[in-house]
Amino acid sequence: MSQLRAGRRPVLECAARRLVHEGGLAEPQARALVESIRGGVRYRAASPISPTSSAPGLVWIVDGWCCEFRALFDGRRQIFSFAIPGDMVRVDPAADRTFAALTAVECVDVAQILGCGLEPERSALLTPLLRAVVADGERRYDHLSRLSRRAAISRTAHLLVELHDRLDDVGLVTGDAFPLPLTQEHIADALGLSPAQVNRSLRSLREVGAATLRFGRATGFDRERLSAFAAD
Amino acid sequence: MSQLRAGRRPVLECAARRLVHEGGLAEPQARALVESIRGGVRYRAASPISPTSSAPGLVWIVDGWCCEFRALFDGRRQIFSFAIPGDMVRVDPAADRTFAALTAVECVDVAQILGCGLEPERSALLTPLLRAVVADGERRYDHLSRLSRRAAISRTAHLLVELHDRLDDVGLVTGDAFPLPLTQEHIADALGLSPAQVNRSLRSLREVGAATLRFGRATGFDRERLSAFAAD
DNA sequence: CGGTCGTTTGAAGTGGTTCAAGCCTTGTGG
DNA sequence: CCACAAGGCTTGAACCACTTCAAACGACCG
Repeated sequence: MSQLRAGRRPVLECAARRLVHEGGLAEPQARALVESIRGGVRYRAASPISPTSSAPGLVWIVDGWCCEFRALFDGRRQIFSFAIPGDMVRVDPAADRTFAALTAVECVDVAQILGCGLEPERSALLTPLLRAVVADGERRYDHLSRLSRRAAISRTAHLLVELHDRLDDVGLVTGDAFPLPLTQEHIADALGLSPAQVNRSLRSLREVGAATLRFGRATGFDRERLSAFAAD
Repeated sequence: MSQLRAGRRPVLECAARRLVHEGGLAEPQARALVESIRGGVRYRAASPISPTSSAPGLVWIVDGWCCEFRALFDGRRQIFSFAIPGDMVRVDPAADRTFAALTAVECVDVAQILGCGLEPERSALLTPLLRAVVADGERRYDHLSRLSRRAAISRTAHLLVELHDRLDDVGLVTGDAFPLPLTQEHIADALGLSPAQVNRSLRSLREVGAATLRFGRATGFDRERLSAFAAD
């Protein structure tokens, strides 16, 4: 509880930062908009995220992390993407994919906000929305080339760099550290590796001082060094 | 030359079929529309496809096959998708991706057709266009789960089933056979496998009578049997 | 303070890669 | 019409990265 409250302040800045950077909104207005949509739908960790209707919808994740995955034949799953605080994602209940909360998640239905009609807020939302959808599509290509014909350590480093950069965009990187509430199994499911191999890759990266993942945080993050591993 | 002329008839039906099935156009009108856009841009095999402007554009492939890929560090490449006759694809020159012709290709800029303004044709194009873009996005997810944590033979079978079904949609499947102008290296680059392993997978599939790839055609195609391999 | 979940590590097995050689098919020029 | 070259297909043998399984450890939560 107190943890939730303590996390509130910077979290607000996450969603608001999108509006400022990509929507062209002034900071106080962005804050106000985000304040006004407070009290969106809440999900607890590990529960599936579904839109209000059965039609495809757009969800703005005000706080928390999600992952988008498909359950496979043998009980395994393929994680397609991770969503971080401030992200907007397309949720399609008809598709053979699921969004699930990795942490406690607070989100709102974008269609509802747009329907409310206040004009400056509408247009401030549309640009980030469009960018989010496009960037999301682009990341799918990156993820594809990440999975294919790359060594385990290269995949791991590449994913870490992507997450770092995205978190940096919304102000969640402080110095050489950032939150990373993923288990090694999540990373394994995203990268198509066994958890054991993810562990070994992370150990290698830790030993050369590229990054350390522990307790849901990345520390000692050396972007340049990681990029070198990712490039190979 | 005579080969091109001989291939003209069924090829026209490919593009027109899209308009009939997805655009709700009557057959003669669909034929007329496709006739009217004849003489689009032509590319020879192995040349890159680029839109007329430097902005992202939509290209309608009237005839021929393409692949969308990214060149990798070591000279290898990752193929993201194959485009078949009648497909509409988004081409973005700014993105780190290339469309290349696999065969001789004839295509038109969709924006130009839409700009011409004839209303019944406009709306007949818009629905297939929208569907193509959505379906294309969906296939990226399939491709992702195809690459990850699957045996070589499963990936191969899965790709063959996808191509079969798409070709069937545009009437290019005749009985248990269809054209497949891909080298084993193309398949390898798409599936993240070595050409040798693709060859072994294809041999296995051939030996059990699931499909035979030879001379740019698939024959003896047993969709059910292949799906069984793909599912695993 | 015990149970649960995540991490860490070793050892054995395996599926795929790599490399290299031979073959087949197709296209080209004499 | 044949000969040759080029590109793609096929296959074997050695190697290696990753998987699988199992066991121990550590952190967190009631």
